[in-house]
Amino acid sequence: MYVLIVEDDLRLADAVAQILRNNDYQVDVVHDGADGLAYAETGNYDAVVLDVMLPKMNGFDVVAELRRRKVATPVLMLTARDALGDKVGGLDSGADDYMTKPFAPAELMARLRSLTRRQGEVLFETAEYGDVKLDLDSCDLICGEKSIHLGYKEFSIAKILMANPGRVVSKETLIEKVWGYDSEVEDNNVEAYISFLRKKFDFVGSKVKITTLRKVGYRLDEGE
Amino acid sequence: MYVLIVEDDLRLADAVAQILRNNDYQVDVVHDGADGLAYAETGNYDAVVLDVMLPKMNGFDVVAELRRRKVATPVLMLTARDALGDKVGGLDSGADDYMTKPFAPAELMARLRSLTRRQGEVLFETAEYGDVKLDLDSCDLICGEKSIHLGYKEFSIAKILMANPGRVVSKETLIEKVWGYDSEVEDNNVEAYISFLRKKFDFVGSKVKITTLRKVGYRLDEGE
DNA sequence: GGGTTTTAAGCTTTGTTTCAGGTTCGCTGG
DNA sequence: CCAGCGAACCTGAAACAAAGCTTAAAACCC
Repeated sequence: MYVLIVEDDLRLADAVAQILRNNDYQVDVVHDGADGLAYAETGNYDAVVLDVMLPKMNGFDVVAELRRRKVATPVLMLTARDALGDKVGGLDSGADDYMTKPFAPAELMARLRSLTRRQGEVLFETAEYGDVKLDLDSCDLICGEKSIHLGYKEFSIAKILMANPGRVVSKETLIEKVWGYDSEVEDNNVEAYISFLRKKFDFVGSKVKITTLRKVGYRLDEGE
Repeated sequence: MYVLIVEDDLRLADAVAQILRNNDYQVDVVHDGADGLAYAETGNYDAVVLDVMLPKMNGFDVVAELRRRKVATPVLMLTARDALGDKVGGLDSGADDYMTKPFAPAELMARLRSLTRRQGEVLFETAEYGDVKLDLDSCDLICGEKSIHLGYKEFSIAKILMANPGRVVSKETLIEKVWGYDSEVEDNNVEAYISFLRKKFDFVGSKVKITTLRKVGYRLDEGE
């Protein structure tokens, strides 16, 4: 697997490269938009990690130009946390996914994996993490041959966890997103659902675990 | 930190105010756009949380007018769930970030933090000192390959020490910041935690030491 | 009536506090 | 200068408190 990193912040570029190398990717790094375009254009990469703010040519323009030249390599866009407009712009200009800085290594890997696998698949039909899939139409949890139906609440929680791969999601977040911000639901309710979910993850034989971080929240982890 | 909340839904306004107060912000609340503009215009706030739908003057107009009058206070816009147009409108009119209702307290805090934080501060959500890192999401203490989970109190203390690299932090400061200014906690409690922490620093094989300054406090030191 | 959601209760695990005995440090008076 | 003393500090064990887990049963909702 070959990945191109286009990032002018040397420290970050290095960090990202390191993460990828640790996961058996081959990595090339360049530091400005013009170089990024030139390298990516070769089509030799399985994915490109592309910062938005770059010297010489910004990320949007790089993707746009790539697409204009019929290079279909998947692009993962990096953007500053609070640059909301970037999301729209990024996806419009032809990026395949986007991620806000800061991010967890696990998230980077999850997204890259999904990018390099997804090629041509329909976006958003299923959510994936590790060895499990979530069928967003039928609300089924799938792992290999086995699958099991999830109730609506179970499903919502699973979806939120999977939308935050490798990140901690607080009980509060779950309550507010699943029940609404003015609901009277108790924490114990969430705990009950987490318990249900763990049982079902287990049932389908998944290695994915929901780990608890006391006083903080829950996080999905691939069991090695 | 001073924050102005402009929100006509009294219940929500209250909820938001409460969240912020719990996080050591000073909060003022007003309930319509005209007041919002008048208060924000003073420039006395570090951030403004601004609803879109407001009596007398809507949120967009408030921001636009603020910016026209050269008030640069960061504005976090609140908007109903899928009013997509709001997003564009909000950012166009000069808001710095926007968030859909409902939202989690944690999300509100994260966004506010990112708005009020100076540019160029830590990219990853970690604190670092010497050879150790502190994952601020998962409360893990990391050194090289090894990592260990910290309890909430341990974590808070570690964070404070690392926020004051090479400086002495008194027990009183620690008690006040970790347990609250009116707590009845004894010094020995802090000592116990310092002991726990030293053990964990040791466990991950860090060279960083917590040195004691008798009658004064504690300080982090990189072991040569 | 069957599946889903909520509630409640007892239980397990983990984090927190307290306590007691031991150690170190710095001061003081001989 | 140094022995001895007390205050400050360290740390392990135990008691305690809180957070989370699980399960069963009740309530809910087509």
